[in-house]
Amino acid sequence: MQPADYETLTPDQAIAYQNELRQKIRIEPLDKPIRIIGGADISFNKYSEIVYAGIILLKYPEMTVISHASVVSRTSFPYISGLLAFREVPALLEVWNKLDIKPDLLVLDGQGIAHERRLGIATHFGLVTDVPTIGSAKSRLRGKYAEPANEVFAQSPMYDRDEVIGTALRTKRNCNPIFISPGHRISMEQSVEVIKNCIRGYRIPEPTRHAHLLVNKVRVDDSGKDTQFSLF
DNA sequence: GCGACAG
DNA sequence: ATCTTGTCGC
Repeated sequence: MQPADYETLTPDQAIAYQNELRQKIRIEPLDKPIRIIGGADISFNKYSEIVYAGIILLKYPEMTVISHASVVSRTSFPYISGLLAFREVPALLEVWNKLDIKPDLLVLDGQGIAHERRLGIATHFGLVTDVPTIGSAKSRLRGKYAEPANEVFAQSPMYDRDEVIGTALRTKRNCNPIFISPGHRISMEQSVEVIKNCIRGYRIPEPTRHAHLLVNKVRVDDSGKDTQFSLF
């Protein structure tokens, strides 16, 4: 199955594919140090099949932006909770292939293994590219957890039955926690450690925060390209 | 049956 | 996610 063919899948087939991919997930320590970390995100206009995907590259742990890439693509796969990867991975893969340099690790906006079948978008993308990934979500999809104390970096494990699938991490005082989970080829502990090193005063870690700003700018610029002519 | 439900 | 201004709180 190729990402380019995802749009031909029915929800049931997508779920069957996730159960297949599930066997290949590797939650283990990183095999090399991180020099460059990437952040990926997608943006789109409501009701449109056009999607703007982007990836930002930053030096780690300095968090200084090195470069970025973006692409305008399209998808017909709808947003279905639990099947987000089938809608966003194809476009993200296009940007990934445009990258002149590949990061040592990629942070995605969404879950890693904190998913009903352990196949959040970060895990899915990591498996497809064979690159270490971390899922950093703004809200919970799966797992029970105790509210972390109102202190920066207070954390609390997320449980699915008796299994720890993620960590609720408070990255800023008086702000809701974010939900971290390893995607592929990294451990739970390292995932949290890396994200903590990516916090610079905002609730969202730098990789994903910059990626979000990037794709939004690309979308707004592209959406207004028709109007610019009438201005002359 | 009812509530939950990444982006 | 996106649509959108002001506004309450630290």
